Amino acid sequence: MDCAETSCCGKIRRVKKAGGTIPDLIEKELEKVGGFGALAARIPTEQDLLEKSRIYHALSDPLRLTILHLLKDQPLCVCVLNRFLDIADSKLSYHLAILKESRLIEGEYHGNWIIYSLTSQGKSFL
Amino acid sequence: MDCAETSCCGKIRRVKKAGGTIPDLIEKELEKVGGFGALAARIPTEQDLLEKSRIYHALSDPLRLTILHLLKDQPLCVCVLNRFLDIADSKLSYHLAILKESRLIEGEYHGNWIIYSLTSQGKSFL
DNA sequence: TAGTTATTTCAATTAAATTTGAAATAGGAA
DNA sequence: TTCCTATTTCAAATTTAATTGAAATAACTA
Repeated sequence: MDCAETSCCGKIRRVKKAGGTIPDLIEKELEKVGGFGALAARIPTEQDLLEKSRIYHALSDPLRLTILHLLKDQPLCVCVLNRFLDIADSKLSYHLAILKESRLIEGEYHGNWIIYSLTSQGKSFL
Repeated sequence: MDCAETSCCGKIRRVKKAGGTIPDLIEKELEKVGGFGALAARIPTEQDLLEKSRIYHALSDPLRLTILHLLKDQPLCVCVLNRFLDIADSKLSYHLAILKESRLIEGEYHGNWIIYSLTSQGKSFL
């Protein structure tokens, strides 16, 4: 960068930049790792960010985390989950749907029941 | 369990239980891993669940994930983050606060600027 | 077929998170 | 001190997520 004033001893000085000022210390560290361009290149794609934030959102609720822990070692029907959670059926169903949509669990009918289990992705988060 | 009707060949049959029925298949798998008691013991404490869901909530937004990626290899001032994100100052500040409260990043004044960096916890999530 | 149980879906409500713009604060420079 | 810049804080408006209870669906049994 051509407009940086050098400063000794790591003391912070101002450096004029288009659109504002940047502390000298940061300017230097930034150059070391390849400058603004390299920084920009580290940002994942929009799709990637959306997919990851979706998974983290699914994990961001105590009830949903509890469900994942209950499914850790074996699949379970909704009816068994229900005994541990003591919430309305529709509420449980809502949370199961969120976990399913983000592909942390999957469910399959067996006779009258739907039996949920962790996906490999789900396992990787526990 | 004393009220389970055995069923051959993995075919699903009903089993009467207090509070409803449980498919035979699940009943068996449950016993293998130690029954209801063992399952209950796998649920983390409430505090643990709250702390984890808080961290996942912080991670559950594309903008906040972008910030973490930008901080991956070096600390940055708010002013540099701002150039990448093109959002209102107060909005950036709000998201930084969420990351800070969940201890994924930390900030420190250096002269006029606040310089944010990943905490070790923050690093462990990238 | 009709009846029963397990689970989901729907629409309405409530609650929580995010955005916005204005005002406040922190720190340094003149 | 006064001014300037960087950043945060606040309250109001908006958006999104979660809860609720009733009704619908899926799969079985008699």
